[in-house]
Amino acid sequence: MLLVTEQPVTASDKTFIQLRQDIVEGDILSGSKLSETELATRYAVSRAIVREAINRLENCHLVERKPNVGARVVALSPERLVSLYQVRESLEGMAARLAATNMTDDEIDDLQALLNAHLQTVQSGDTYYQEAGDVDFHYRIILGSKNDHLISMLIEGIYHLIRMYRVQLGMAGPRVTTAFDEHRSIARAIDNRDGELAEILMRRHIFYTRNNLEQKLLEAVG
Amino acid sequence: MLLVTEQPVTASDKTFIQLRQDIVEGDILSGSKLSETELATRYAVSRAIVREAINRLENCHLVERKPNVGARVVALSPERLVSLYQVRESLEGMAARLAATNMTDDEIDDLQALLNAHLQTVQSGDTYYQEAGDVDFHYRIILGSKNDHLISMLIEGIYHLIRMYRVQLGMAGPRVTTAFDEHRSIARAIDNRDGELAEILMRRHIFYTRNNLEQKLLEAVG
DNA sequence: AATGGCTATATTGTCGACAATATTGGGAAT
DNA sequence: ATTCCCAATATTGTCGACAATATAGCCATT
Repeated sequence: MLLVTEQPVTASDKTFIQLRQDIVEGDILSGSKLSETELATRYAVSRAIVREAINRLENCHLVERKPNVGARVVALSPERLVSLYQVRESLEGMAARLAATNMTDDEIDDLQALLNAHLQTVQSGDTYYQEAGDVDFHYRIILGSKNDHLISMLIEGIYHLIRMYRVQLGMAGPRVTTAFDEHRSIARAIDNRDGELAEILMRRHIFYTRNNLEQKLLEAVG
Repeated sequence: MLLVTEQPVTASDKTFIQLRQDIVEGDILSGSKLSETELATRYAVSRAIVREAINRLENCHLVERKPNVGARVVALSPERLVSLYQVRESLEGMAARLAATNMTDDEIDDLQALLNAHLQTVQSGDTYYQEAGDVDFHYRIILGSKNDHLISMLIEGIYHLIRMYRVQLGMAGPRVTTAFDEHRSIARAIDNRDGELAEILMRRHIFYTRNNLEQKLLEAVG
């Protein structure tokens, strides 16, 4: 169940993906400065490569760059979380609606099978499930929309920033099983080809997730 | 009433903006290949600058790049138009809803004043009005949403691709005055702080615009 | 002691050259 | 005549060096 969609070919690709992972997973702290020379030595590539990677990360909203000054990893804040999740709610809600129309029967079967696999993982108590699993569920529905611009804006645009909030704030406790049930409901609506319901359920699901993360963020920062 | 929001500071900025304009306005044909060396001589900068500009254009969805092969200007097609406008409808509908809540009274007054100015232009028969005017109306509502991620995705993301369709397909005839009336209705809903209605009207407005462009595109290409 | 300006330093922006990869064209074999 | 392979060419990818800009620290002045 691996995501093999992005295959790095150039050195810039590899550095971009590596740097992105280091930021998302907190190896490079949120809010810290990104020195081009430092990263160049760290990843053993030239500064040009690092610059290109940073430019790409800017489009993912993972870093902010100021001309002649440099780039910083974005800071995680409640305001930004709300702003991000408002957009996410709108776009993924739309994706769910479109997926109910545009996914093939086979793709829907695969989606159900995926959820069955997730159920196993949830029951086994492996909390790490949420990390790749939830993402993968949303990932498939996004692709199922079959709308190229929507897919691009979500996957290449804000996907990893969303991951960054989840990974750094953690996602455990009762929310895991609740979220799983919500996924079930969404999949059922899609299976019934009920786009309207799928959109409503997806929006609601994302809204709940936002509240959960917002609370964790307020606890963490104060 | 000029948009002075983006101030180029580096050579890369200037080249990016210039190249973007040349693509949007059709000086560089849709679908054509972008040679780095050719553009470097054309704009009298180094290849590194051109590369950075092309990378940025990729995020605007104005060019598509293949590793080790090169970049091409995107092709305009009915399918892509539909895909783009589905996303636009969702995002700008949301922007209108948020603007009804988040714009200040002064900003709303300015918006009304802008429409009055547009009315003058429409009545004087200057069809070029639609170009900057319509854009500016939408631009203000997007900013009025006060949602940073939404603003970024629309203005830096798909704004210029939308412009490209409009500029290259032209926008004249009865649609101009109809669109103006629709703008009036949206502004009125925002003035009444009726976000729900503003969203519905904005979505409808964008849907009509899409149909208009789609028809022109089918006429043009066959 | 505080502030303002200047110099030294570090960092980013830009460039031209070289390396690696794709494309094109011609020649040979079937 | 067609197809396959190989060499020649052109284009993109990568690098290190230099230029321009911002930052930090020190000294002089008040």
